[in-house]
Amino acid sequence: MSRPLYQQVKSKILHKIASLSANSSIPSERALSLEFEVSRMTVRKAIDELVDEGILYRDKTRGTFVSNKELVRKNTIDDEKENETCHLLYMTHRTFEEIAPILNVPIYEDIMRIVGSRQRAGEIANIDEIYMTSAYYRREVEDIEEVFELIERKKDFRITKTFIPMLIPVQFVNIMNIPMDAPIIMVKSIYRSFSGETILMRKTYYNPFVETIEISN
Amino acid sequence: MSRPLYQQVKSKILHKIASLSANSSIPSERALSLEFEVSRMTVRKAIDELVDEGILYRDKTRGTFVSNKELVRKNTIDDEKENETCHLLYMTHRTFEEIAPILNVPIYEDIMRIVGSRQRAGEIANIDEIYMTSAYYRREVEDIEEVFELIERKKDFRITKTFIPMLIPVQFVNIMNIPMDAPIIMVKSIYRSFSGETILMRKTYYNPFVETIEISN
DNA sequence: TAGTGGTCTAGACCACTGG
DNA sequence: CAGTGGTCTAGACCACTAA
Repeated sequence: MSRPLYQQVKSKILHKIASLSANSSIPSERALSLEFEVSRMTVRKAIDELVDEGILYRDKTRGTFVSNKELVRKNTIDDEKENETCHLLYMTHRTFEEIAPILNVPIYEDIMRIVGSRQRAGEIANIDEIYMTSAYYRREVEDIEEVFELIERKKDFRITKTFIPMLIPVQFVNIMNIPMDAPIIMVKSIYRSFSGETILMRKTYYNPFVETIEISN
Repeated sequence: MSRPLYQQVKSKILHKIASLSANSSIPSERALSLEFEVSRMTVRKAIDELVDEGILYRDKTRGTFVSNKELVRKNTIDDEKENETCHLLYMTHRTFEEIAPILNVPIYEDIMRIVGSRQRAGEIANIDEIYMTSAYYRREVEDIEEVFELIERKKDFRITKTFIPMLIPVQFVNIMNIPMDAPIIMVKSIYRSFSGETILMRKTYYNPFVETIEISN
């Protein structure tokens, strides 16, 4: 099968509402199912996803409406950013006693540490510190580029994020170019497969002067 | 109609898997639809939600499995907490020039400010600062209790959260009982109706020694 | 080859709302 | 009363995988 029908319907609806203003109503599910010549359940599945993304909202008895664009669901931690370039700062591998228990390996096991930065408009938006076992790296990864792709494949993992307030670590003061005692947020992410195997640990240090963490439902 | 069938099926599945260990497979959708005497689509809708909640996961060709309980989707900002008590610290109403534009009202409009704390095991987990127009308060709210209920009705609003790192505000140092220069996270939430009307603004100051913000997908 | 989840159809009845 | 979204059914075919 090619692209699922409901995905095509989703695109058609998106195209249809592109010029509509906020809170205007869209045709009913039955009308759309006639127009697109698909069953009502297929239209529903398409609309379900658009509602989930915050692009549409429903009213049980009145119909379906276009959301205000400002209200479209946001998630600046997970969304890919445009105008953003990744840079590898350095990488090394050795034992890390503090990290090993998190990755569920013995403390004498070799662990890879990869540090990179993300820049936007010439400024450092955040610094990423990635830890994974050298064994996993050798087995699953071809090169560094693939690690950066790996951490963006959000749907393939169960990712737990912990938000930790701290003062900027001294070793990052110069790189980020922000004051020494600036409070920042560090997000610690643990990537696990759905069956529970820990894949990697990641610490992201956000530059509050460049990037704001924003989430909506 | 009483409780939707798929919700009942969801409960039955939850009951069924309660004693299963992580990664054990559950019966196929077809088998469950026979067992519960409902259509396969109804079973699917139930499983869809359980997958969405992180309780189950699917493998396209192998079946559906029980997640490791540690991997169940978490969201400590949105989830109601047990063992938590709310306390009103103080409330007042007057004009707030900085807040008025956020609530989309003229700067001379009367705004309500409600400050409360949440305690867990005798310690202050966070402090909540809530701003809403006095007009809205008089029109929609009976008493303070209802405000605290309002901010927990997450599904009724489009809520945008911004995570801001800061040093703990001096006026909260004593209340929270944490050091003066402690870095903390303040979460600024804006509640809007789905049609775009701004309902309220809320600032939550998290005590990092009591409560950790944790989110998973 | 048998069984899985993913998609899709063409109907149906419900509760609720607005004119 | 007509129209809406919400739920539900009993089928169907697909791609893929494990035996």
